[in-house]
Amino acid sequence: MLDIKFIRENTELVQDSAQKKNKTIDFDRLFDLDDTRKKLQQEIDALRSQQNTASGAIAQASGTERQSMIDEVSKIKKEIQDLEEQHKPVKEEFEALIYTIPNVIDQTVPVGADEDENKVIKTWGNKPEFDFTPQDHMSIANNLDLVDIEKAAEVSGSRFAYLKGDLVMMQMALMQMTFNALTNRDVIASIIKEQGIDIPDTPFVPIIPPVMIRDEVQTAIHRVFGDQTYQFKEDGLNMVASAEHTLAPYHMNETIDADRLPLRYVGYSTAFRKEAGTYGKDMGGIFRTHQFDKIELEIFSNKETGADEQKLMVGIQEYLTQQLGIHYQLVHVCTGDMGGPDYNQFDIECWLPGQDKFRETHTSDYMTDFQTRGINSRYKDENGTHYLHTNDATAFAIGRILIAILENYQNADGSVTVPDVLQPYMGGRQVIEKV
RNA sequence: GGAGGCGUGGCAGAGUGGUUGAAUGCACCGGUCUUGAAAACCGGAAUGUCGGAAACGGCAUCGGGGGUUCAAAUCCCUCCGCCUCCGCCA
Repeated sequence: MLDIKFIRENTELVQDSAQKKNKTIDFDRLFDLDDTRKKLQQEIDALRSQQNTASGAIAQASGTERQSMIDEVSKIKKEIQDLEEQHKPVKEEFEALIYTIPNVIDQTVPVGADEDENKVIKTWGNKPEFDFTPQDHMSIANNLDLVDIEKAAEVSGSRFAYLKGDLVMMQMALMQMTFNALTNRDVIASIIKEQGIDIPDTPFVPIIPPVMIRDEVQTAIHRVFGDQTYQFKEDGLNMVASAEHTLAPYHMNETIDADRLPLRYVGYSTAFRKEAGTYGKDMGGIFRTHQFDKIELEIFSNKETGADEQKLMVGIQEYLTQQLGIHYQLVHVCTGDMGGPDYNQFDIECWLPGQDKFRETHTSDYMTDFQTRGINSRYKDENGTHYLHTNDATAFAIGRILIAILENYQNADGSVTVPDVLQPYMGGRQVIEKV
């Protein structure tokens, strides 16, 4: 959430950002609630002050005088209770409303209504040339017996899959390759250099986070997607839709010394999404499933380096995708397509020959201190205490990158060449062939 | 799943209903002493929030939430976490 003081001092900016993100906010109502909330709180505090003073005096008194003093304080107590009853709903409405206000945006963000207005800012590599008609990932996978959708549908329903055989080995290889790279200081240092930025070369700490998250925490980090989330209502728990959901609150209620920053994590977890409202969209194969595995990056930094940390994130995404040799475009996400908590967002879209299109495989979100205000994650430097800035980014959404590999590395005979960089992690295997 | 114990400031650790926002020690910051350092001695220092230009003041905070009471770190309920034992289990 944004700071109410910031909203008051920069109302136009906040309003403008919200509008560009296609959100309408009732600022008058917000300020009204804030005024009322504060006024009631001040009255309550004043009465409490009286009550505390009076109670202190009672300790010294005795006899009938004592009893009359107690009666007096009881009256104050009743007044406080009345005010608190008025205060509670005001506070609740205020908090609900302030949580709906999206983050402000970086000046460079392209303004646009929806994803069609995202801006391609870079293209890497070339479309692979085929002397045959390239197949989509499901045809390839079926032929090589790498995915079983039918059985998954029988067992679990639509939008689930069994991954099998060498595709499983390839997932593990991707994980190995990614974790090895991101825990290597030299790799981080070279990406930082490549990006032309000046931040520490701190390697990423591998993490396997929980895949369930409590209601309150999910709300606090702005990751409530309503009917997109699998919920266990009676337990107050939710399945995460990304490792980011449980990585972002990893430092909740902590104040970290600035010299420990940045804190960089690479997490691996399964993600769960209901995909409500996407009926008929991307139905074939494993492009859009209820359950998929993902390697996710999360960085906690100070305010000054937050934007550069995002450059590092994007640099890592490019590095990893380039390692696989897959043609991609880097996209600056426009206001209408970016997330509410985002200050700046970039996507990477990989070329999928089977679909003859670029499709989103990575995203990188810079949230400034929007998330950490709710979970109270702070850092302390010589100027005082501030909320941490967070960046999260996809290292690999495994399902989608497997698709990209299958489609880009397919051969005329239906086999798939294993990208060089993965071969050492697959026992030196060079080709996935029909058995 | 059953039985019991515990959760206090950066750390350790007092405190079981009334000047306790919290003793004491360590660590930390400033000063005295010293050529310098150490030691010793003196002093300072929690966080959030509201009001205030500031000085300062109010309120809240002893795992979280709720309750009893004029008054709660202290009593009660509940949730969370940690520890010990039993059971079950990958």
